[in-house]
Amino acid sequence: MLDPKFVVSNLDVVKTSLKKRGKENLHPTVDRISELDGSRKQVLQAVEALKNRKNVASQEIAKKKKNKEDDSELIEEMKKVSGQIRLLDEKLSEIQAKLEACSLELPNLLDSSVPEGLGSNQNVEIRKWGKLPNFPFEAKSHYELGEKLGILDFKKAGEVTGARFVFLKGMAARLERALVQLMLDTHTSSGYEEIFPPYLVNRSSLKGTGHLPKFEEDLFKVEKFDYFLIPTAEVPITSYHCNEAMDERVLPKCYVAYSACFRSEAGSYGKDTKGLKRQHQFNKVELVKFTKPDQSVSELEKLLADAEKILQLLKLPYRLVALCGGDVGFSAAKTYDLEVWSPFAKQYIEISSVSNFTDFQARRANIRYRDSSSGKMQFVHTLNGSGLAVGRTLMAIMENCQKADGTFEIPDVLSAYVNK
RNA sequence: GGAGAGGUGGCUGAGCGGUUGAAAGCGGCGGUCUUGAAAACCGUUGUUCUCGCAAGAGGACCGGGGGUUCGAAUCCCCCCCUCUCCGCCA
Repeated sequence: MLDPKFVVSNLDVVKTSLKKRGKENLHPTVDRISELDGSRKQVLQAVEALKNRKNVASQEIAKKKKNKEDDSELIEEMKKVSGQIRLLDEKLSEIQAKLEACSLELPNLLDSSVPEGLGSNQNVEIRKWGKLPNFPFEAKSHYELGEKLGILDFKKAGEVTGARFVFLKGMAARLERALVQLMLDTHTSSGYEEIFPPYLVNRSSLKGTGHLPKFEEDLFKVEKFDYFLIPTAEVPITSYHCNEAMDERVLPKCYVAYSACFRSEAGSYGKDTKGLKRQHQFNKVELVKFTKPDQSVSELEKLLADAEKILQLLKLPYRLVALCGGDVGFSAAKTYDLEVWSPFAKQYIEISSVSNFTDFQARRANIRYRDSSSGKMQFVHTLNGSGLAVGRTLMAIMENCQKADGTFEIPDVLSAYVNK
């Protein structure tokens, strides 16, 4: 959520940012917020004046009762005042509900460094790392390799559950586990605290991170309870500090969490239907940071470097892109994607998304700290990034390290884990 | 799932329906004392909204939401969470 005060006094700034996202259709919402805020203040002032009258009179009544004086006239007056207050309060909460609904519609303000552009084809490549493999044979897909080796079973998962699920078997299962271990070990030694979250969260947590109310159709909802399967560990980890005043001295606070992630992938039917790329359930190691506002820009770069480190350890070729305005997610102010090379698809595929959410999530989730220099409560900044998506990492290893005979090599750093 | 108890400021913990934003203690901050520190003593110590250039004035907030009342932290109802006992269970 944006600071409502900021929105009302910076309508143009907000609209310009929306335009950069290609969301001019939200311009009327901005105007509506300004309008609603105006009437909110009007009603508020009226009701506060009445409440003041009520408070003053209540004390008078108390005094009169004590002195056994006649207070019937005052009480009659107060009955009327109370009625008026009730009416105005109702009106006020109606306005506030509308105001909140509008505010929740607006995405975060984009950072000025975000490149112009509306589609992913306009994302800006910043750099490339690693050498693309040059096979003396036609590169196979990871799913063809995996199915032939008997370590990926999509067919059975389809029978047991449904489309976009998989059984990992033997070496694939072992590698998946080894990757999780490697990632957790690497990040914890870089100063991240390991944390393991619940896989089900309530509505309010998802609202805090910006996944609700707008993106409910992307989530798996549990029947009978108002709980959802987490689409990423970002949700429970960010919400871990909700409604808290964090100690300034612990900032920046960095967490690393392994979790399974669940996404309905609504709207992606027919896209990436094969293989590990787009599953309803996948494993991910997520990095989450809570920082002071003036730290978030530099912490974003560090977070990015921490995610890249895993790709480098695994010697997987990748590139770094800065998402353009139209491609940056709802809650983020700025996002980098790390894309790993797929020799079969002959293209780079997203394996990590690293974002600065500034105070957008913190305001929704109410995560603050007391700033010692100003003495004031301030919203923290939140950041997160995948470090990395495990399934896609496995996929990249199989494809980039494949051999002519349909097997693949295991990167050196992983051998130790696999052979434990 | 059954039966109880409870949710109050950074923490512990009081609080007859009427100057209670809330006692007290701890902690924090400032000061006195001290070579320095500790102890002791004194003072201070919530968030947020509205109006205002400011000084300041006012509103809201005692888990969340409703209700009763002229007036609710205090009474009633619903929900959430925590704890204890029983049952069940990996």
